Amino acid sequence: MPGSCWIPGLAFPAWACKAESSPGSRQIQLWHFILELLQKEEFRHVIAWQQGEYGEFVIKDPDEVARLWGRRKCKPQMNYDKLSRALRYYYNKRILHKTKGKRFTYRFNLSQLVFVRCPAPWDARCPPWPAPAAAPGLPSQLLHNVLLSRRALAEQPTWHRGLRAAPGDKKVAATARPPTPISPYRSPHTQPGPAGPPTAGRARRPPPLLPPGRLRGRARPGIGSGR
DNA sequence: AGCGGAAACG
DNA sequence: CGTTTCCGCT
Repeated sequence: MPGSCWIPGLAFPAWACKAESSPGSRQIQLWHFILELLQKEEFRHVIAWQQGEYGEFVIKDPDEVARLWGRRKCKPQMNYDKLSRALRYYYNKRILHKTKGKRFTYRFNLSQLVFVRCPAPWDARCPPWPAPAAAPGLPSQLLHNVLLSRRALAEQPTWHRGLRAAPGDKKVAATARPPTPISPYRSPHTQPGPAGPPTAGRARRPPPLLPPGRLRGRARPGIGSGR
């Protein structure tokens, strides 16, 4: 897939598809691994995409997934309890979400993965942006690309770091996460949505990297003055 | 089942 | 840093 690697309806510029694996030595990350399993059919009985939702998957055999993960990481003592803790750490990082009510069901935050920094060559030929309807059943290729875009994700240290608490600061930011407006177009029925303006957040969303047609309805009012 | 603090680890 | 380990709470 050299050259272009995007799917009709989804914008996946080639630049987001470069960083193959890790630069040599970096260890595998859990979400990376999960995506990997999700991609292979031989693990269909163990973990699989959940039809209907975008990026939603079910761990059909938690013990097995844990075992697999433990094997990869050389942690024979791994189990679902521990693995799920690691998964939970992804909530704040906005990589993953729990699908409430559905057992062993999580959801990748595709919007963040997709909406990575958008350099320059955005021209008119690039239609708006991937509407959720444009992702029918989540083709595995899509996820593959998403996987490769991890580098682009990592290229946002600025705002990401802004979420963290200062060294001396007692872990306030780590816990009290701001409203967290995740995807601009989440399924209405899936997310309760923060009704009121809860605790004032001082989080900054990734800068306006969206192409001409802006999707974001509203920018956050000047909340936190920032660090 | 699921959550999240806390400490430890490489 | 990204977990791993452990655990009390719901």
